Amino acid sequence: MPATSPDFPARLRAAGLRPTRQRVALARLLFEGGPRHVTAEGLHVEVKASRMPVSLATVYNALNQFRDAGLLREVVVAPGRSYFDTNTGHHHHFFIEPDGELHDFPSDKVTIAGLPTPPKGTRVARVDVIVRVRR
Amino acid sequence: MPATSPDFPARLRAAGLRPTRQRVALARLLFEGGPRHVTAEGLHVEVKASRMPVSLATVYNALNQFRDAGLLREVVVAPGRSYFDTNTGHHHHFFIEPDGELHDFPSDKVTIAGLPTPPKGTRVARVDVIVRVRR
DNA sequence: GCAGTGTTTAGAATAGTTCTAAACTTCTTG
DNA sequence: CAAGAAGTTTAGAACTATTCTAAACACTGC
Repeated sequence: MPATSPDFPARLRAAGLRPTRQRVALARLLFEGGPRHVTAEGLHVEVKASRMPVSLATVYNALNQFRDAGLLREVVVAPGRSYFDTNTGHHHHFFIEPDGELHDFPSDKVTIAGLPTPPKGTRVARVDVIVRVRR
Repeated sequence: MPATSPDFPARLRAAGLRPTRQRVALARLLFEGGPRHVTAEGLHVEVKASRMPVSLATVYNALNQFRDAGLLREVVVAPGRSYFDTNTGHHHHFFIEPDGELHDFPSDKVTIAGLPTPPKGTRVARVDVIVRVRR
């Protein structure tokens, strides 16, 4: 039983987005089932194979809109490789360098102490921790 | 007085790179003076204006080689924006979101506790902390 | 159902980076 | 210090990831 309602049209509407068929199809792929990390290309391949194909431009648009609406979080791990993470809660990442795999880990056990105060006139938006590992 | 010798040909040779005029010119821009963060484009603009212009392809080649040789460290903060950092010691970054500015901060005061053990068969290569701040 | 506005689409455009192959340096050896 | 071998540079083409364009289409409110 998912923590959040599987009524995707309602969830999109709540986020201020019209529940078009394309967005609903993408939301289903993204949020049905466990948390995931996707790239635009990867999601496009998936949705192309589905009953409701969606153009690549729309996949990009939707991912950007979902991120802006707080439904997704963008994680940049390598140049020219942007992942979207359906887990928007506080957590950090393992990045497995050779294969480009990304794994979440919860941040509740992790404490970061001794961070300097941010530059004048700025406030902290987020702290990203990426643990890069190799085989 | 720089901590490391300003004899760039020697430093390049020590890193296993032929000290060509182009690489020496780039090394001078990068390592003479304080630590810096550059993008390929930015460094290309700089070196084009110098006495020893260098093509963009060579700037890319040199940055990649310098990074592979451990002379530079690559920092990925935003999709399609790769910075090279002349500071290769242990430290982390502030990223000022609106203007894309990057600032170092030393890691000696920072402690990260409670990191989970890495996935089986892997070892930690590096832990990156990026503190994203907004105005 | 019918506007009216927002969305989707294919394809072109753009940005950043890497590739190619010919010309040119640098290094080694005699 | 000349000659050859090997590594490097270059302009431009190619490539990858992403965004833009403008015409067709679909969701919403009346």
